[in-house]
Amino acid sequence: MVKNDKEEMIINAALAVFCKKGYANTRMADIAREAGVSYGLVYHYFGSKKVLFDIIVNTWWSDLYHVLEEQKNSKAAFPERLAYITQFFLDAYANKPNLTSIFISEISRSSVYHTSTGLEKFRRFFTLCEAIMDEGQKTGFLRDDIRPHYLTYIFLGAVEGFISILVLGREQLNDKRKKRMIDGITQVFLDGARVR
Amino acid sequence: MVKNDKEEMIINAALAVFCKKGYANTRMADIAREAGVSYGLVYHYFGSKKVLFDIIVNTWWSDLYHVLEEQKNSKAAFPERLAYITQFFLDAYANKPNLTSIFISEISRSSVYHTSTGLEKFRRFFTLCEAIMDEGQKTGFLRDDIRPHYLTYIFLGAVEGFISILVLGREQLNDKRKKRMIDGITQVFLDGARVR
Amino acid sequence: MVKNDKEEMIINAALAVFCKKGYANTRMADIAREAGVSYGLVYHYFGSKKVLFDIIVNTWWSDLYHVLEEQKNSKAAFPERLAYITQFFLDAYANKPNLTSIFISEISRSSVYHTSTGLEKFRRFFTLCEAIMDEGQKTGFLRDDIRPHYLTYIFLGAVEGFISILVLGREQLNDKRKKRMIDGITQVFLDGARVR
Amino acid sequence: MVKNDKEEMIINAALAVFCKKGYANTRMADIAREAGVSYGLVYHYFGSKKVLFDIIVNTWWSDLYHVLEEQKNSKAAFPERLAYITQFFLDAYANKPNLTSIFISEISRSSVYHTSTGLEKFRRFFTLCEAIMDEGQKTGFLRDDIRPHYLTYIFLGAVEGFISILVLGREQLNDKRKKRMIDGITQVFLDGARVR
DNA sequence: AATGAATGAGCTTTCATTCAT
DNA sequence: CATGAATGAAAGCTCATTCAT
Repeated sequence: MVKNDKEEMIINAALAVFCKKGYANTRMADIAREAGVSYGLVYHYFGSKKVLFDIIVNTWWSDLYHVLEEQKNSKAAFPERLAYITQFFLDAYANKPNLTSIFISEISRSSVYHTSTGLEKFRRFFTLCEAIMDEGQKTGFLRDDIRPHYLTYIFLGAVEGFISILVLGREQLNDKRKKRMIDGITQVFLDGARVR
Repeated sequence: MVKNDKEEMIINAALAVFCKKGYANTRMADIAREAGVSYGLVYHYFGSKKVLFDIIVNTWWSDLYHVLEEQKNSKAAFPERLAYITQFFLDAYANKPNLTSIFISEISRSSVYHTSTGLEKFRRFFTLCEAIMDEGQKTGFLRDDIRPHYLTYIFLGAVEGFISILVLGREQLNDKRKKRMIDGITQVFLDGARVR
Repeated sequence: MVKNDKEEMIINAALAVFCKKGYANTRMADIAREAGVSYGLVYHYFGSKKVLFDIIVNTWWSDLYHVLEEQKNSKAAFPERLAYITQFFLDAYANKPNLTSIFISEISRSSVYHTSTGLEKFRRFFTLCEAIMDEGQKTGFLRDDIRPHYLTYIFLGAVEGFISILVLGREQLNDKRKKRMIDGITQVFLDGARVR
Repeated sequence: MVKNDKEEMIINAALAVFCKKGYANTRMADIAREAGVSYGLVYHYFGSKKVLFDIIVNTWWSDLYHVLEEQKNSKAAFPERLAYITQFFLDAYANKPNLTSIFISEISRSSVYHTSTGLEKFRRFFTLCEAIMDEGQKTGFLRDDIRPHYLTYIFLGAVEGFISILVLGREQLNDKRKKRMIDGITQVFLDGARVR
């Protein structure tokens, strides 16, 4: 996992350019220029535009899986587990805004990305979340008149939709805002937006 | 607004191809072939790939604005208004699956699309929704410890996330399922997923 | 088989450039310039450099097969049949020097061309010749203390080697020289170079 | 002429790769990998791909010239001298199959575009052979109704064509087969394939 | 209105070669 | 001697767009 200087510079440059222009409009020359290296070096290390992009994409997925696996096996109370998943996305946005932006704009919705392997990544992601929702219902914490399937989509949709707005507005996050957002999302999901 | 035969065939072909391949991977030749016309004719009527795409995109936005304006001025009870917005997306998916799919995968998240004009469309969309949420808080229906801003993003994110799953799975909708989905989304948003 | 103007101009240009520079050193831009058409038109008609080359190659093979099949079924005396095969190559050189040159320098010996399909072309060619030699032995015309296999290679090698010299020297052929060459090759093959 | 270990390994690797892929499709990296050295070292010793190839080519030519000079000045009977030339090629194929294959597929015919120096090599080769044929005619051994020029091309063409088949089929040679081939070629060239 | 031949800028990719270590 | 990271010119190919018919 340790990369040499140039390799890392190229990855970071690629993150910036993919984020700014999107995959289709990114030129390998842009990445090379942004990284301050020659044209050929990008190919020397990464072989092709697709490979470079996939490496970036896989970084995202492996981070995400790591967090979800952790929460799946967590003994924490249910609301904390949801909060933790939400926090993952907000932290990702705070720490790796480019990567998060690429996820939002290039991975999560791209019809192009939805090859069989791409779909597989998603399935694994949804399945992990659904398992958590399922457990929430089985332990009597979540209402069971709505399919766990649907609950998952509502929750993940809300989180992802929320993040996408942050990305769109290039908004800055501090810890206070982050906390307020996490609370807002989990509270609305668990207790609703209606006044009691 | 009345189009002649060929013009409409091209629009429909474009919808199908953009939906299947995404904007960047769509060739003008694909659209012409799908429409059964020469590709000179596509240029004759639409001038460029971008114009053709924008026409499609504008169809989406104008449909959406129409519904939202209607609900903004509606005298209906608040939950019904949310349900109606949700229903718009589900109806769009049922009646114009290609267009909805293009919205999900090419418009709503595409960093490329987010030029100043593209952003403007979104702002108008969010602002309309936010006005509804704002009214919900002011009339004491919605809790006011969460910013209307956030409520909007959570609600729209949930709806859009939900639809994107339908698109991804190319799921069929009948009226019963549609109703269950609308109820699920609005109930979770309003009353939460937690057992009382 | 009827080609339009530009298509034929491109084929002829390709023949000239492949002949002059060889496949590997031919640039598609060279062909386009030689044909006096734009870059893209070569691709419009032929799709790729390889396809363009293969079309040319196939012209050669189909001409050759045509002649050999004819001679295989011929009732002519054996020497005439050999002379006819020899004549094919000399006529090819006289009428289509570029094509013949490409055969000599790019097809007949190219390790690159010898893929399974390329090899197949050769096998068919050799097999047809061998059948003629075989018949020559069976009818008592040719000595049978040398395998028909070997006779074929010696004969074809001599013919091909001879042609390759013509190509190398860009020599001009008139009917008189052509006849002398045909006689020389067939006489040496049949009666030997030794004084009796 | 004495080479160190690595130098020789590189030459052998180059022989193998040029033989397998042809000059144009050979990558310096392929040669380095095959030799088990870095590709900087290939440049350290040989300077360029062209130089490396030329060294290999020159090995071939100098071996060949050596044999031909020997036979030119030989006092042996004419048939033995032809047999010896034929044997040179068959021995070369048996002992250095890669080098022979490179001659057949990369040197002997691609010289069409190969510079004046490449053509020069051939001229010298043909001239040497022609001198032998010329002497054969002058001493009354060979018929003189065919130009020595033509006789040379027929003989060399037959030999080279024969070898090229061996290369194509990657055929194994033992001493018995070798002798049968030499006899076949020289006998047909001298006495013809026709039954007397 | 309708066609599709024709264009060429622009892209990804390759690979011989250089050079700092 | 030996390495392999680094370079960039040059090639094949794509495809939106134009335009004569």
